[in-house]
Amino acid sequence: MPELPEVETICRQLKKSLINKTIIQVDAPDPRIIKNISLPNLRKNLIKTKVINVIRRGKALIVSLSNKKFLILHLRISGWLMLANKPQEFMRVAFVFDSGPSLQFCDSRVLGRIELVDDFETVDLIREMGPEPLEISQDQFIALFKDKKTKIKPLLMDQKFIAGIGNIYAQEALFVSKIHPQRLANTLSNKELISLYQALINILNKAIECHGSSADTYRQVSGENGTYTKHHLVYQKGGQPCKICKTPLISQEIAGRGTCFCPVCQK
DNA sequence: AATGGGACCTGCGCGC
DNA sequence: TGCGCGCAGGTCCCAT
Repeated sequence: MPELPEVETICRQLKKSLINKTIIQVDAPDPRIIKNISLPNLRKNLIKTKVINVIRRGKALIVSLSNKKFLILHLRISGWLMLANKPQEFMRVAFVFDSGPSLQFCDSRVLGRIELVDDFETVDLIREMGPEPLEISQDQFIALFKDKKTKIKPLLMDQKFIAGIGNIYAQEALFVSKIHPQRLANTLSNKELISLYQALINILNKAIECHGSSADTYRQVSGENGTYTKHHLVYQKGGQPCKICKTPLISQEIAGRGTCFCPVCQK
C-alpha cells in the first residue's frame, strides 16, 4: 500500500522531474478518480499552468501550480504514479507536459483520487491530519498517547492521530518494538513508547532509502519496485516462523484489518 | 470517545 | 480450462 515512504519516494522523484514544466493536456480514459471537479473544468484550470512544487503530507501528494491552485493526489490502496510516454496499464488520468514524459495516475481498483483546490490546508483530509512522524520529537510522540484508550494498531493507522502510517508500517513497527497490536494505547509504558518511536523512525527512514515497499501495486515513477519489501519481518507472513523466536506468526483481523504478529515476542 | 460495519472498487487466487 | 466467490485495504460515512 502506498504509505509515507512510498509517497515520499514518489514526491522526491516528481520534484526532480516536474518543477517548472507546463501542463499542456489532460487525458482521462477513466475520469472516476477525479472528485470535486468536472473533467472539462479540470482541463480549463490546468492547461497552460506550470508546476511550482510537489510536497507530501501524510499519504497525500500536493502539487502547487502557477495559477495558485493545488492538485491533491491520493493513491489510496491500489494507485501508483508513472512518468512515461506511452500509456501504462490501468492508466486513469494523464497529465501531459510541454516536455518530457507524462505523469500517469494508474489505479487498478479506481479508489484513488485527484482533486483541485484553492487552498490545500483547508481540505478536511489535510487539515485534520495528525503530525508527521518524522518531524516530531520523542517527547511530542509520547504526549500524543495521553488518554488514548484505543488499540495501538488501529491508532497508529489513524491519520488524524499521526499521518502516513498504514497497514504495513504499523505491523512492522509494533513487531520491532515488541508490542502486541491489541494492546490498549494507555497501557503502554514510557519505555515501550520510546521503543515504538525509535522503531517507527528507523523503519520509515530505511523504507524511504529503499524507495518503499512494493507489496501490491506500488512502484516508483520509473516503474521500478521499491525494495523495502524484502526487509518486511511480519507483514503478510502469517504462519511463517518469527525471525526472533521461530514461533509461527499469527495472522488475525484487528479493527477490520489483516494483522500479523508474533504471539511470543509481542507483549 | 471508541468501535463496528458498509461502501467504494476490481484484480487475483482459490476451490471445485 | 473455466467459473464463481471472497479477499485485499485507505478513507469516508453512518450507527451504536
